[in-house]
Amino acid sequence: MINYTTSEENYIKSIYHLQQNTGIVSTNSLAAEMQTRAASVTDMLKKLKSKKILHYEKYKGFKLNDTGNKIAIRVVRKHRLWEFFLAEKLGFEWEKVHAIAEELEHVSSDELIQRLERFLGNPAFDPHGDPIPDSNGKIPRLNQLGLPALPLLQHAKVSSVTNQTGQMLEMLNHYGIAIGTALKVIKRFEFDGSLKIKIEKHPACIISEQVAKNVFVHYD
Amino acid sequence: MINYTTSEENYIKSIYHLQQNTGIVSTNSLAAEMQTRAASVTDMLKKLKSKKILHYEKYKGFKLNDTGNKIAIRVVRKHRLWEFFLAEKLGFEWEKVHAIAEELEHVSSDELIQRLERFLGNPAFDPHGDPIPDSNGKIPRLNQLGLPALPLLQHAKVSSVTNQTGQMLEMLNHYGIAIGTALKVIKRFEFDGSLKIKIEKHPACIISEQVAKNVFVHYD
DNA sequence: TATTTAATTTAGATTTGTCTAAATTTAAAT
DNA sequence: ATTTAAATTTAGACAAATCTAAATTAAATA
Repeated sequence: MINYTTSEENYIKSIYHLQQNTGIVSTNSLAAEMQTRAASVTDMLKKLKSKKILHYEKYKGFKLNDTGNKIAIRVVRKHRLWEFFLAEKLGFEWEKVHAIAEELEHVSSDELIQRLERFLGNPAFDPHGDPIPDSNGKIPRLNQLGLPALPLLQHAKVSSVTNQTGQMLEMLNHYGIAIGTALKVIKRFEFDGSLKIKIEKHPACIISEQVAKNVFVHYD
Repeated sequence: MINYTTSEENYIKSIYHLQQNTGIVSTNSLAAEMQTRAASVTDMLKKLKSKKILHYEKYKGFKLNDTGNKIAIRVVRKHRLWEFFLAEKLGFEWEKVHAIAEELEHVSSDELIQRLERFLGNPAFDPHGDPIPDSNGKIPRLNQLGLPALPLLQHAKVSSVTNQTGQMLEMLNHYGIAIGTALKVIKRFEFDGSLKIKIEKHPACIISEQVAKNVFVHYD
C-alpha cells in the first residue's frame, strides 16, 4: 500500500469520521473539524480526488471510496493501538493520550503495528470502548451495549447489570431477567423511554428506562 | 524548550554525530551523511544559524553551540529509547530498529519520553550498545575498550559494535557475538593481529583483527 | 421568481525544504 | 605565484501545504 503524507492521512481520517454520521461530507464541516480554512480543504480534495481516494464533485460534497476507507481504517487502527499502549503500558491519563497518538499514528511501519498489537494482547477495544480495527480492516462490534441502544427485534443476551441494589435485583427477578437471559426489544415508547421487551418463555412486558439503562446486553 | 521541525532535528542530529569525530563539520560531509545536496545544507545552515543553534562562518565549517548540542542529545535520547523499546518489548531484530526509530524520535511529547524511559526500566544502553542520555543530557560512559586492547584471559562483556553493516552483523551472529556476550581473549597472533577468543558456552574460535577492532567490551 | 445569503471554489501569495546551475571562495598542484 | 581543481555559496525555480480575498455556485427567503 502506498504511503500518504501526514497531512493527507489527517484529512482522510477526518472525512472518515464525519461520513460515519452524515454519509456525505461538506467542505465547511471538514474545515471546522480540522481547524483550517475551506479553501485549504478544497485544495486537498482536489489532491485526494486525483489520487483516486475520493468521490468528489464540485459544490456537491464528497466521501471516501473503498481505497480511502481502507487508508482511514488503517490510521484509526494505529491511533487506537497507540492510545491503548499509552494508557495501559505507560500509565497516561486518558485525556492526554489522544494528542500524542495523533503523532504516533503517522509512523509508517506496518510491522511495527503488527508487533505492537501482539505486544498489547490483541485488544479489540481501546480504553474508551472504541473498537480497534484488525489488520484486515475488520472492525469488531462493541460486544456490549445498554438495553436502550439495542436495535428493535435484535435477539440478545443479558451480559451484565449495573446498580445492583436489592430493589433492582428484586425487580429484575420479577421480570425474569438475569445474566444470560435471552431477550429482544419489541418497542420503544418515546413518551418516557420505557421499553416493551420479550423474554424467552415469558409473556412480553414493559420496563422503565430507569431499569433498562442498567441492563447491558450483547449479541453476535 | 522550543520545538524543531523533523528536518531541522535530522540536520542537528547529523551534525552532532559528525562533530564527535572531526570537531568541526564541512558542508559536503553533512550533505553525504544526509543524502542530500550541498546547496540544501547551506540553506539549512543559514536557518540554524539564525535560530542561534550553530557556530557557522561561510566557507569555514560549522559546529553546534550549547543549545544545539542539547537539542541533538534529546533527539539521540529519544532515538535510543525507542530502539530499546522496539528490540526488547516488541522483539524486533536489531538491524530493523534503527529505521523505525528514525520516525519515532520526532514525536514531540517530553512526558512520553519520561514515561517510556521508566517503563523500559531506565536503560543506560540501547540494543546497539550505544549509551542513552538521561533527561538532563548526561551520557553514561562504560569503561569500554576495543577487543584488541583487552588483557589476555580477562573476562569481559561485549558492550557495543561499530561498523554495523549487514555483513558485519551476519559474521558476528555466526560467531555467537552480540551485545552482552561474555568472552575472554586467549591468545593474540602477532602474525596478523587475529585473536583466539573463548565465548561462554561456545568452543574457542579465531577472529580477524578487522572484526576485533569493531567489537568493544567492558569489565568491572 | 428574484434576490439575498451562505457555501464553495479560484486566484494568487507565503513558508518550508528541496533542487540545478552558475558564481565565488579556498585549497592544491604545477 | 599562477593556474587548476575542489568545496561552498548564491540565485532562481519548484512542490507541498497553507492562507486571504475575490469570484462563483447553490440554497434560502421574501
